Amino acid sequence: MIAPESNTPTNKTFTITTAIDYVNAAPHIGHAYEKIATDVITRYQRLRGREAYFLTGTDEHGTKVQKTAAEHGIPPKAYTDQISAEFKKAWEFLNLDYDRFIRTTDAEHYTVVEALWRKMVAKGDIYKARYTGLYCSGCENFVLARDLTEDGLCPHHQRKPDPVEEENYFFKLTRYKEAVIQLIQSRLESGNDFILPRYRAQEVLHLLEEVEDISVSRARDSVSWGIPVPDDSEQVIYVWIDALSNYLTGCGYLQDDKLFARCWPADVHMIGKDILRFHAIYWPAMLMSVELPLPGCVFAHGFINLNDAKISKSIGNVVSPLSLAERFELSSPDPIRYYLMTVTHFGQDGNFTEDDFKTRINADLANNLGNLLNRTLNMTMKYLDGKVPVPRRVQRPTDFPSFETVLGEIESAYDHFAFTTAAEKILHWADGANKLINDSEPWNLHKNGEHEQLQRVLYTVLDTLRQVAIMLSPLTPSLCQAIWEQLGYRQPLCEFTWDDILKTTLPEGQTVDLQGPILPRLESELVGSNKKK
RNA sequence: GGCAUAGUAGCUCAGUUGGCUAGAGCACGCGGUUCAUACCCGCGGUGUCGCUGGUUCGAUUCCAGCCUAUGCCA
Repeated sequence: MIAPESNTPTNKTFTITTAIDYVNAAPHIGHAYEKIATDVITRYQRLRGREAYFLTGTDEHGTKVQKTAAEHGIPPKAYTDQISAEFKKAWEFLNLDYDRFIRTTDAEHYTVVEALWRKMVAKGDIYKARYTGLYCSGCENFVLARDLTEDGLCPHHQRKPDPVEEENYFFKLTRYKEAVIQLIQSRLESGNDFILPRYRAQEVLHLLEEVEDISVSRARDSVSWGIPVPDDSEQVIYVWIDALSNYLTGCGYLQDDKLFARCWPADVHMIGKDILRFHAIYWPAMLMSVELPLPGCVFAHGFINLNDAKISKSIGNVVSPLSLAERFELSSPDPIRYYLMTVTHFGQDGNFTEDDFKTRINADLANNLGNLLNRTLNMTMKYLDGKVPVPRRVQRPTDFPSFETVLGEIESAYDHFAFTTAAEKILHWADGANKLINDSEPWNLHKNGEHEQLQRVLYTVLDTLRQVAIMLSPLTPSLCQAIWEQLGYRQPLCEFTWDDILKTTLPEGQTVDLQGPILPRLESELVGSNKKK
């Protein structure tokens, strides 16, 4: 995977956005996956001392919402209020530290969309044309005759599309085709990729060859739930302009000039691989049309499957973050965060299974890290009266990797959104402390009165835990805060920075605060039955 | 149908420009330890590297075709 080289001066706020979720369904772990990744990146940037702006939200217009609301017998806005609130609640549980939650039904978004529309019109990029086609109400889109089944049915919904003749407004996408190709290619050549992961750029360049102007409005008769086309009450603005422009509204465009100057352009648009086309082609073209700066990159991540099946309502395997937490009696979202971010190398598809979830969380977080903290603090209590000893480290074998080297690798992993690699290296570093304990046997040092060596060993392990808590905190903030408190800190972990990893040490004499396991092992009937045999 | 990505140990996944006896974690087996969340440490085996061909002194790594999964084109 190629790094999104920072293409903006570092005094600019680091801005990262997520896709805005369509409120047709409740949030599930697939939605959560992308948001957690964005949160991890945001937290990492802040830890590195950079100001960051994290934008997320919900997409609320369109036929499906209109219909679903009608089925519930309530107005669309009342319906989207409900679902949108569910998303917020889920994100709150997941500890997502976003700065703005935008809804496409926000009043200021209407202002922005109307203004963008008028700018495009003034630029000569919007024109009206008659469109005839076959419309599939399941797809909510026009389908081509050649794509239908032999019986003339939509292959996705097995239903007959309706012939529709409509006057719509079109956006002159073709006018920006060459510029977008140029953008993608020149960025590829310079190594400052616009599309990540890099291999996806090929896909987009291929799509661009056959690009046509896009329809950007719908007749009000067919879709009433949306933003009206300025000066034409018979037409409603269709999803592209409505949804994509949330990034501008969310960054304060036309409302908060200072915020906008600081936050725009976005450094990263985090999206799923399914909507890459819109972000990599339509979006830059629209920005070119309204003459606004282009974003740093678009990162298209893969999908999370559930027990090898894709998450879908029809399969019925939708799992919400909250229900998962309930099932495993989680007191914090960190196991979910950690597992989702390390289940696969970020960018590719991953597979979530409950068995694997339990195993990995127990192995990595409970056994390896949690138990390390617990055993170390216990010894500190018993042998050192609970006080952090003199900062003197144990001499490690020469073949033991230097921490500076390891730290550099971890930074690089975070910089490249390689969360799996980052976690692996951090946990491995913690593992080294477990090994040090086993090898040096502090209980024997204590028995034999080798006090100085005992202090060295325990200090080394305690300070390793301090380092690990900082390094792992973007992934598992609550868990790391718990470690931090047990190490005896009163000042919260979030007030420390990445630089503190090397520049500071655990204060001598600080009293540790042993409170028992930071994360109980996840148990279940399945695990129990395995144990029996 | 077209474009793209993936298919490596029982499971989840690494393998940066083709080259020493293909790796990690988990699971499993044996040994050690007792400070600790039945935890930690050490040792151990397994792979037709999706299939079939091709290029090459040599391919998991390159090329072609095919199969399967996924995304887009829809």
